[in-house]
Amino acid sequence: MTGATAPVLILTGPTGSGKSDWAMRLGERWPIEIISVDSAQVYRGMDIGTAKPTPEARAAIPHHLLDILDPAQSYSAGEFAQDAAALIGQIQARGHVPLLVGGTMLYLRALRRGMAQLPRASLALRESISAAAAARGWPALHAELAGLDPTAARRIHPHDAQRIQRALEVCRLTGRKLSELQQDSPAALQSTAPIWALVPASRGMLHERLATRFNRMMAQGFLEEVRRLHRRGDLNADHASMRAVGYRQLWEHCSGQSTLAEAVERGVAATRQLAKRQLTWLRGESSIRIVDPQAPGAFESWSLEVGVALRGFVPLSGPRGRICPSPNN
RNA sequence: GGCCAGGUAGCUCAGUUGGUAGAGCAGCGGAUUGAAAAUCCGCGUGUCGGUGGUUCGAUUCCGCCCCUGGCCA
Repeated sequence: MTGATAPVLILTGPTGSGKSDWAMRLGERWPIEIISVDSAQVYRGMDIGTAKPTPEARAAIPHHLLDILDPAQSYSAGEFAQDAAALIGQIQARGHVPLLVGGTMLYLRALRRGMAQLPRASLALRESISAAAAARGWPALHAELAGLDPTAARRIHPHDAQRIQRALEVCRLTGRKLSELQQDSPAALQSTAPIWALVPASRGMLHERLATRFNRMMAQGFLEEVRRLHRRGDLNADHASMRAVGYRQLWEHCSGQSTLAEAVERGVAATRQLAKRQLTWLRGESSIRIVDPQAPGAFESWSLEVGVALRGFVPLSGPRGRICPSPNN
């Protein structure tokens, strides 16, 4: 079995549930490489507020898809699925274990269930659609979409600007219906990769941890990090990067729209709301193993499950040249 | 101590010419196919400070008490 291709492991969960810690601890036992599944950690210069793994962690274990974009750029679920699939192959070819870690659920779905072959976003087209919406209102554009693609229009609420815009964009770029194109969504990840989700048993305790963590970020210089981005002058509140939780609220404060105390309070609330949406997403996913990270011995039993999943995989060598233990030891 | 203004949802407040009340935010539930830490949908969760009185009926009117803020002593 020596040299057998390692299975892909996935660890997800709401923000602040401890995914990164667990991944690092697993890295002490297996030759893993981490693929970040995080739509905010892709941006350079956004370290504190995204709780990006530290340089020390990144020196100890290879991390991928961090710092790949400038905050003025934007990423997408489709690009993620492609990038992650390519990285998985490379990591396996090195004899290492790809571990996907992160809470951007759409990215995970794109990888596991596939994405349709759709055109990329067109800035020019989006601007013209936005201009039309400003003049006539989104419900009018929704009505227009209903003429082009009734199925998509039925699924999209007349107030959901973002989805109406995308659907119109795809219809105009391809001349075909978005709902038809979406029928064909080949999965990028063929294997039925085991997927674990860290879900704290107590929502209240998660909320407490999120507040504590936000305050710690503030103490670590989160505001200064946002000020630096604000001072660049080429970023604005509409950039995807500046809509990220915490960044959006501190950006508003930097623009004089709120006091610091208000910004922090709103930032903490936005973090709670993010965690809630992530939990909603997880509830709807099938074949996910839910793990309470607070339960006694939780990490150890997860580690055992990982051992089972890696049964038959014998690493050529550890990430730093050492031989990793087999799961039976 | 006196005068004034307040005490209504977790928070900030609106309101009821007397028929047990509603907004925003927070919270909860849901959707989710190239912006997803985004975007959108649904849900009001309440001894109306306490206590007596008037009344068929008081959160609303009256008395007393408690609390908060301001002004005067």
